[in-house]
Amino acid sequence: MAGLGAMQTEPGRKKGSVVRRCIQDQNTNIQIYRQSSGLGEMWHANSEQTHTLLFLQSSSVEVPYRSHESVEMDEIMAAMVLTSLSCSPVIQSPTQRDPLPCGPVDMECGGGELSDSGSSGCWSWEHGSVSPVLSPSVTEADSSMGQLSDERVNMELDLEARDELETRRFKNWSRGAYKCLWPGCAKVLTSRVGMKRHIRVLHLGGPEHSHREEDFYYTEVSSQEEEPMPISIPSLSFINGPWGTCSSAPSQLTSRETPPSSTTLSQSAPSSVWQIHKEHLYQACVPIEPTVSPDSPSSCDWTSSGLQLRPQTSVPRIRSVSVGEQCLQRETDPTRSHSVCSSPSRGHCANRKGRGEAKKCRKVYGVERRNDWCTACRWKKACQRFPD
DNA sequence: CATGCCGGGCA
DNA sequence: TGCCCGGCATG
Repeated sequence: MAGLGAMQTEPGRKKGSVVRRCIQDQNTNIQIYRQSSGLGEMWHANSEQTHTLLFLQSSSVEVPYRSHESVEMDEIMAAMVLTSLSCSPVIQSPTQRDPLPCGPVDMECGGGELSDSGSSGCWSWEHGSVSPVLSPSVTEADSSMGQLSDERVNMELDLEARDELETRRFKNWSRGAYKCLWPGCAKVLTSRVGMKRHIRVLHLGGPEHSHREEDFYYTEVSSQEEEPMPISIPSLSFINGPWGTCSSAPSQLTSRETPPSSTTLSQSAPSSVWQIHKEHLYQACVPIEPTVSPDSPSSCDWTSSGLQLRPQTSVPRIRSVSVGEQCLQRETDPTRSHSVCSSPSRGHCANRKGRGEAKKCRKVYGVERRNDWCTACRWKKACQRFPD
């Protein structure tokens, strides 16, 4: 699914509502839709000129829920079709998104609240804690992790491997080369301008989209040994993609309290990043970039944002980053997004952790020896020395 | 009530 | 950005 742009709304869970899923390849103008409001669906293929439309349309019978399996199946099938139809999958451009990506009720997600104040964002990350609030789609994906997840993983690995091959192919590139990080592209150009143009024209859908966004999609290939690996390739999984995170239908199957799989989080997190989470992590982390558009209330926990980092672009930004940026990037990585997008300003509500068993500085040293406390404790922040 | 720590204010 | 603290949640 690398580079497979997809935007989707929740499967038909709402009575009588028409839910649409759209997986679109911008380059080849291929769109796969599934439209359903209930029972079974059909693939609907429609092609006109350069456009190929695949529709999944269902009869309009009211069925409250559809099994996760069927939903996943559709997505997988769609992905396969797309993959086979297009050798250079591209993520759709912002302007081509489905006009009704999220239901009005998504307000609840409070996208604007993505921004975390100061270092608090990082704090909440400590100890692998995860935000309790799940974005609907993520929840769905998690809950259906069963059998299909394996297939999905395989697909991802497959594409990852392919991407790696591509990457390796250019490893011998000399200094000053710029490699396109667009999923499935891996084009290498020697001029930055050329690369930008390449990205703008080929991937972003034309010059009109050139708001410096190109920077996100290429990296400089400086030397052989330190070729930056495209981070978060798995994030391109259209299933966990940002398009599905915060902007899903309101009526959820799963409760928002469902804890995200922490294992996923810890396993996928780059070790280097986690190493930062030592005593002064809160000083190392960069707060989430609050670029959430005010009119996209969905929130969640972007879920991290990223999720919703840029509602306009459903593409996880990949870009060569500095160490400092890794933190940010991690948060913007959709695959982990569900752990980030807590809505901080929503009172203390949900993401307040229960008190852990571990003794904290306060207990260990006592108030008298406050100077011995870790910095965090002194600041009344989550203890770094004795994490839960 | 003690503790943990979020969120916000201040310099 | 570092630091501090009010105030809330939890046990």
